[in-house]
Order: sequence, then C-alpha cells, then structure tokens
Amino acid sequence: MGMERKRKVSLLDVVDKSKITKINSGGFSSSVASGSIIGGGRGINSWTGRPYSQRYYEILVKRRDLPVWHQKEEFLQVFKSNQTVILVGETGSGKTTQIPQFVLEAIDIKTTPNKRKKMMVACTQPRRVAAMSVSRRVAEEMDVTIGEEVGYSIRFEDCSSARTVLKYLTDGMLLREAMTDPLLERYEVIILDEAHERTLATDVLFGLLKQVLKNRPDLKLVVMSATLEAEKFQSYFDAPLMKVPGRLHPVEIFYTEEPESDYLDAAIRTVVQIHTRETPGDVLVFLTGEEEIEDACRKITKKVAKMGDKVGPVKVVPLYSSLSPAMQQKIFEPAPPPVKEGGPAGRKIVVSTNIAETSLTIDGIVYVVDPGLAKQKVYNPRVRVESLLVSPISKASAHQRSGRAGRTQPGKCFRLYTEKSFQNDLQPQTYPEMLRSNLANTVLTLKKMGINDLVHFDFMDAPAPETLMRALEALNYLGAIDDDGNLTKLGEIMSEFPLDPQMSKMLVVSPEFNCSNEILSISAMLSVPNCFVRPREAQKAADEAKARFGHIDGDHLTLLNVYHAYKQNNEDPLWCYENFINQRVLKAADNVRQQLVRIMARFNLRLCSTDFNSRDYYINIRKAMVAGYFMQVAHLEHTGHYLTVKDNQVVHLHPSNCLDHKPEWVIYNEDVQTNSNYIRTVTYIRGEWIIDIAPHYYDLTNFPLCEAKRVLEKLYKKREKEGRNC
DNA sequence: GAGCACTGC
Repeated sequence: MGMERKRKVSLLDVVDKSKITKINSGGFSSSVASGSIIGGGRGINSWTGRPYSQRYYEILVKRRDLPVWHQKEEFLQVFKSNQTVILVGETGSGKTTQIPQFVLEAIDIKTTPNKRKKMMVACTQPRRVAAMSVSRRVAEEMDVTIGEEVGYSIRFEDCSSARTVLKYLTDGMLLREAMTDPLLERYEVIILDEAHERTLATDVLFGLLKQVLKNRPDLKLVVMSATLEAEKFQSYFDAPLMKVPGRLHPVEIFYTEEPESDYLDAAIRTVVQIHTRETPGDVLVFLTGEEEIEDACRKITKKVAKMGDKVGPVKVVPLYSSLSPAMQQKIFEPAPPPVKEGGPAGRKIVVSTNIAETSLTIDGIVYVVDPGLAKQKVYNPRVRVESLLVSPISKASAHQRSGRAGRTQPGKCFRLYTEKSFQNDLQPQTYPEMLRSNLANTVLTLKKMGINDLVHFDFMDAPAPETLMRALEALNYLGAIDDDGNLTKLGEIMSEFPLDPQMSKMLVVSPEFNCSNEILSISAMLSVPNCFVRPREAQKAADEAKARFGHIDGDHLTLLNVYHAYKQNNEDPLWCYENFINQRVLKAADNVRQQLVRIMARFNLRLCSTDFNSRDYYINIRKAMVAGYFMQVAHLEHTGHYLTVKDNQVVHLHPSNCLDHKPEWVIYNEDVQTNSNYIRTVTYIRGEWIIDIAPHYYDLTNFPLCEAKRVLEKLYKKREKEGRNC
C-alpha cells in the first residue's frame, strides 16, 4: 500500500468493527501529515483507550477481504450457541489470525476466579515460530503492543502480561500449563489450531479438553483444521462443523504413467524438464534427507550447466532443518536474471525436506515435484525403538505439497507416482504421532494431571495397548509410578522436567552421585541437535577437531568436554568456528541447561560436582547415567557383536562414537535403525554398576537366557561373597 | 566406518 492513504471519512467514530464498510477509493495524497484526521475524530480502540491508528484501518481493509470474514456472522452465531465448534478452513482462509479476534468480540473478558487476572483466549500452534509470528501480526491488526493485550508463550519465552487477553502458544506449552492448572481456569475460550496435524500434544489436549468441558460449562472450545477429516473431529467432540473456503490458485496435477523405480533420478529429470519446457516460475522439489538433497542439488546444477545457454540459469538451493538460518534464507532470494538480455529466464529450484510442507512457506513457487516419500517416525513397542523410515506420504500430505505451487499464481504439481497408486496406496491421513511414538513421557504427563485410567482415556485414536503397557512398565522400573500405577513422589518431580523420563530420572538422582552439575550439562547437550559441524570441504579437519574433544570412556563424556571447553572459551563464536562446533546448538544447550537448573532449584535438588582431580569424577557421572538409562544397555558377546539387554537385538556401535575399544558393557542414548541397527552416543559402564544401581531391572529370575545373563549371574555371586566377607 | 523428517515441553 506504500504511502497511499485510504479515505476514512465513513470510518470515523465507528467503534463496532463489524459495521465498518470497506473503502476502495484512492484516498488522499501522502502530503497529509501522518496520523492526521480528516473530518473529525477516530474510533477508539476499546483495548487501549487510544484512537485507532492509520495502519489499523489500512490492515482492516485487507482483513475484510479474507474468506473467513464473509462467514463472520455465521461463525459468531454457531460459536454463541455451542460449547464446541469445529472449523475447517484451508490455507489462505485467514482463520488463524481472524477467528481469535472474532471470539474476543463475542465474549466479555471476565476476571479469573482469583479476581486478579483477566481470563484469556488461547490459540495453540504446533510450532514456535508460528505462535510468535501470528501473534505479532494479530497485535498489529488489533492496534496493540505485542506482549500487552495480545501475546505469545513458547518455551524459553513468555511474551504476555496481566493485560493479555489473547495468547498464542505452542500446543506443548498449553499441555504444560494443564499440569499445574488441570481445569485451565485462566481461559475462557481455547482454540486448537492446525488440529489436522495431530501432534502428540494436540491429541492429548483433545482428550483432556473433552473432560474439562464437562466440568467447566463456561469454557468454550474451537477446533480448527485444514482438512475434511474434520468430520472425525465432529463426531469425536459431538459439535457442529463449519467450513470456510481457502484461497489458493488452481494447481494442475500430473501423475506418471508407470511407477518410477528410482525416485531420485526421476525427480532430477523432472526438474530439468520443467526448466527446459515450462514457462518461468520457481520449482520446489520434495526429497527425504540431507545427504540426498545435497546430492540432488549438485546433479541438477551439473545437468543444467551442461545444457549451455539454450536454457536459462538456475539457482539450486537446498533446504532442511539443520541448515544454518543464513543458508535457509537463500530460499527467499529471487531467481537469477537471464544471462543476457532477452535470453531464457532464470529459475530458482528449492530442494527440500518436509520442512517446506508445513513449517516454511516460499512464495513464488509455481511448480512442485513430489516423489511421494518422506522420512517418518515409526515406533516398535516390542523392542521399544523409535526409528526413521522412508515411507509413502498420505493423500493429505500430497495435497498440502501440491498446494505449495498455487500461492501466488496458478501452478503445476508433478507427482512421481501413478494416479492409481495415489488412489489405492496412499493413506488418507498421516498417522497421528500418538500412534508412532514411545509414550513413556506422555503417560507420565497424563498421570501428573490425575488421569490414572489410561486404558479408558478418551483418545481420538487410542494407542496400541502394548505401547501403553510398555510406557507404564518403563515408568515403573524408573520408580515414577508404583506397582498400582500411581504416581510416586519421584515421578511427580520427574514430570516437571521437559525431558524423557530416563533423562529426568538421571537428573533427579544425580545429586546422590555428587555430579548434578555435569549431568545437567550432559542432559542439555543430549537435548539439542548434533553440535559437531562437518563441512564437505573440510571433513578431515572436522574429524580431527572432534577427536580433540574425545573422551575414551564415551560419547556422553565427549559432549561434556565440548560444553566445558565452550564455557572456558567464553562462548566465543570464533572458537566454535575454529573447532567445528555449531555455536547455535551450544547456545541452545546453554538455554536448556538454565531451564533445567531452575527446575532443580524449585525442588531443592542440590547442584554439586565431584572434585575434578578425584578418580571418581567420571565414575560418578557414569553411575548417575546408569541410574536413568539402565534399560538402554548393550553387552558385547563373544561373537564380537553387541546385544541389547533383555530385548536381545543385535546392534552396532555407531561409527561416530569415540571409544577406543569395544567395552563389555555400554549404555546408549538412542537406537538408530538405518542400513544397520546402530546405537548412538555410547558410554562404557561396568556390569557391577547395573546390578548395584538397578537390581530390580536386572532381576535374573525373569531374564532371557543369553551371555549377558551368565555374566551377571557371576557378578551377583561375587557380590554375595563380598557381602559374606564384610 | 555412517548419517540427521519435523515439531514440542
């Protein structure tokens, strides 16, 4: 809109926003002093008591163009006469920014039962960036300061105040709030946005809110979703459904005639074909992982270069989460200009993981290439392993991907599979995360919220009984719940940590091993992505740098070394660069550590360290690790392979490990199933420690027959003898 | 001797 001013005469003195009529005329010249008013006073913003700004009216005009505005009255009517409403609106309907504002208009903000704070409207988002950016936008639309009437709350950052009446927050954050405020009494209306994504937190909130609504007739719920699976929501919540059209340009879909045997090759060919045959417009290609993406980028660049100046220049940009923000910014750069004036147009080609499906939006994309695959988390409760598998996406995902071609103009989507395969092979929806995860942490959270009967908890999609059983069993071994399934004092403290139960356990008991400072650092390092940078052009130097941090007893201790070195070097970015350490990651770890320290303090858990020169310094740390991770132990068999204890799965040390030998017993942080079955982040421990620290788990009376069992039997006998000698 | 979809507390 630039400096152009809108005629505001008919807007003046209007407070009821719904009655404002749209003004389309060209308006006044920009020589009018900014903020000056023609023809009288302005409407007063009832939130701030100040007159609305120029900008408010400018945005209002655009807001009124959004599809949801055409159904505002309809929405308000349904909202007023029902406790729960389901709203389906596709991309571009404006639901995320407008519905919460409609809701604010429809209710009187009351004070909370304790009379000191106002009650609020909450709107959840699955991602932090969305919560932040949407709330900023809405604050602007409502002409208030962010953090005052409109705010957001995400991990590490609460940007809200006593004045806040509308708060955007991550679904995980609302779940955390429910732990201390089970009836969510500070809210008058809760809006669950992007419900179709079925994140773990949103799914738990579904079940929880269904109960809360029964106990709080004054609470209202709005569930917003982008897909028609909303009918499932409708019957689950027994609520009316309202549909709002989206606003996207048409996207033409193409399928292959025959199935493609090599999707990577097919994707590259398709991109090159688009570049040579189609009209100008940027391309977005979906692939599955970092290595594949880098590989594809090189191949595309090479192929196009070979074609010479018959075709326009291309800018090929990779996109995945572990890329630095600076590199991620490249996706927003414009396509290159023609090599010479009048020559063939340039094109930007973004090669991306799933991150471009939901988390990042790139305008200007006209062509989408979709091989129909993604790395997805799967969970096997039998061996308690979560792993990433390349698997077919759902129809809903394919739809979302194709929509990325129609944001700014009509587009085309090339699906590298047959139409028949789309119809017959793809699941309608992505499996909810709840059904693909280890639920130990979720079960602990539910227990903390007083939900004891998990089998009869009203999940929208109930997890497999075996998954729930495995979770309960693990929590019981950790001492978080007793044999009757009730939360213990220890479990209550554990539930307060934003960590997996094994890690919370390790942290809570670490003062007993006189090493909580070190366990805090290790936990923080394990909670962030890999901190080691390994650029293709300097792999050897990077490996050497990493080796300098190496600790012969294991990767956990190597991580501790890195953290200590980072602090000793005053968090210096140059030091990080020279040592191939990702500074962003270390900063994040420091942030996590501070949060964990605050929680430790809340429960009077002692911060302590063993004397660094004592021979027990590292031994104590490793023992504390055993206290949390005794269920993730592997034993070296005579064959030279490791077997996981009890589950008896053959596993290999991940080649990234820094041990200088193969110890008989190791503890590991995660199991990664790729080409082979690897255990990653591994530390050497002693067999004696596991029977001393976790005898209940290492009770040999119900232990599968294996080499480890025989070794442990001997260790128990040795302990017995020692006992007699004492 | 290999890899890290993406979120979230």
